[in-house]
Amino acid sequence: MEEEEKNEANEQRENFAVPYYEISYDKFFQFGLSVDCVVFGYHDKRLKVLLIKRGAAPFKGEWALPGDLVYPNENIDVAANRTLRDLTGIDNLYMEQTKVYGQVDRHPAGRVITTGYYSLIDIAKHDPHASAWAEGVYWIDLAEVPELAFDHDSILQDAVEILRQNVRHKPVGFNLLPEKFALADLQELYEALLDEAYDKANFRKRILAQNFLVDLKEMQKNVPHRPARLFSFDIVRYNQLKEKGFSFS
Amino acid sequence: MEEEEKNEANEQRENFAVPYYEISYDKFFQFGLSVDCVVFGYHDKRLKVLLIKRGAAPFKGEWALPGDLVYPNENIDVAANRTLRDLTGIDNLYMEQTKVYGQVDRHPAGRVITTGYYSLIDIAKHDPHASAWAEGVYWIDLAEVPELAFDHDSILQDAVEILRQNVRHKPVGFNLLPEKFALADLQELYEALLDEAYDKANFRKRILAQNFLVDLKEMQKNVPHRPARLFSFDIVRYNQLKEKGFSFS
DNA sequence: ATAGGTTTTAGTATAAAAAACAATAAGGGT
DNA sequence: ACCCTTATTGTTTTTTATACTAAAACCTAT
Repeated sequence: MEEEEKNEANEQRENFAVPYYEISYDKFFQFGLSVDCVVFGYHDKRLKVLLIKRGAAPFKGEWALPGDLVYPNENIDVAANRTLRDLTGIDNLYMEQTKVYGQVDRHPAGRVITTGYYSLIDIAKHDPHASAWAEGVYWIDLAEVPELAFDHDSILQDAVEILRQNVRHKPVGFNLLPEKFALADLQELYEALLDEAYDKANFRKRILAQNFLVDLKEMQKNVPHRPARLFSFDIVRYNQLKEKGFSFS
Repeated sequence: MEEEEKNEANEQRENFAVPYYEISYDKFFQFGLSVDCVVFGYHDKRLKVLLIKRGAAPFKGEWALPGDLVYPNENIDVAANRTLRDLTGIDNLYMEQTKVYGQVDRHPAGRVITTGYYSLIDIAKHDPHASAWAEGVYWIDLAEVPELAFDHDSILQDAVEILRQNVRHKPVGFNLLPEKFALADLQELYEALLDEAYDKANFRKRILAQNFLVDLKEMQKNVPHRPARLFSFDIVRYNQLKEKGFSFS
């Protein structure tokens, strides 16, 4: 008796002419999936984050991270990329997953789990424009971020922590700084990110020792003091270090 | 005319007596969600990982990571915990998210996205037993892992990388080593994890300087050489360092 | 055209940390 | 009692990080 029941169950599992979820797993396919993007920018020695004012319910009119539902036939990183392309016009922006947020009650409209992404862009280079689901989109100083919709507060906070963690072990700046920059620019970025001050001469030595900068043999122009040498990133070495990691500070 | 249509759309979005997904977002709620766990163990100076032989289709009979579908009313980390409790009998095992895997075609039965978790346990302490969905469960030497079902190969690989990354910046060993251990044991663990050899005397100094070990004032017994001092982890300091991070190697 | 202000850049001296190595200690085994 | 093995402490050497000094290079104002 018991044996027969067991066999039946096994047979059912093996019978794959019909996908197994149609037999008994229907209820498991009711999740919604979204992506939420934390886009960091850097301007005027301040770290900024791209926020939208929601143009649709739920949380209409409130501040939130840009994000969108993933289509059933869409890869998740494609969805993240699409979300940011709609917002910034930039394709193939560098993005990295942060965490998954899967609390049952995190979305008022049903069971939606979301994946956080973070991204770094040069504010000067791109002017984001509101897209379908947003009333407006703004660069907000990280220190002045208001309360956000959903669980976006913690998504943002986690992203900030991960970014800060990364700064200490990987090169940073490629997407945040203009093509050509002086060492002082890079140092100011590091100081903004880590909220610490460094000795100028020693910062220079530490960074140059890592070898991910290319000396452009060019100088700043029209500065009221000795012009600084300009550098750009050696993208090969930069990505190497991103893999391998190092220790800064 | 156009204006009217727009208003209608807005009204519909605002009309929240009925959740908006019932109006138009049905198709977005068709995702399955699962968790997959990479459980590392340590025995005999080798790093091991817990694998199952699948007892149910798809991929029946093949090797895979232990994992399960998340219930619609279940928090995602609860699901990860449940999966491992079923397998190991241990509740509240330390677990950490690795990444989300959201490729459209990663699961043959439909759109299932999965979240990777990794976990560390002391093999000697627990004897895992096969649960409902597994024919068997085994500790496999990391160097001898066979090809895995689904995209579990990359889930495992990512977890290994994240673990190795973590070793360099956070204390490791609490869940992997027995209650009392000698410094040489900890060193062997580090060497197994990072596949590098360290000087004994200097390893000792580096680790003790971090202050996360408690000297138990006890010695090894019945070893055919000078007995080593036994230590345990100072869990408060250990967790502090896990937050703060440090730099090893 | 020259002196002063400002920041960059090279360099050097000092301190701290890491690595290499040597020596001694403490068990068991024979 | 002596040998073998590993633990532990200590010392030396090397490397790396930090603090500080001074010269260089541009602009501006006199």
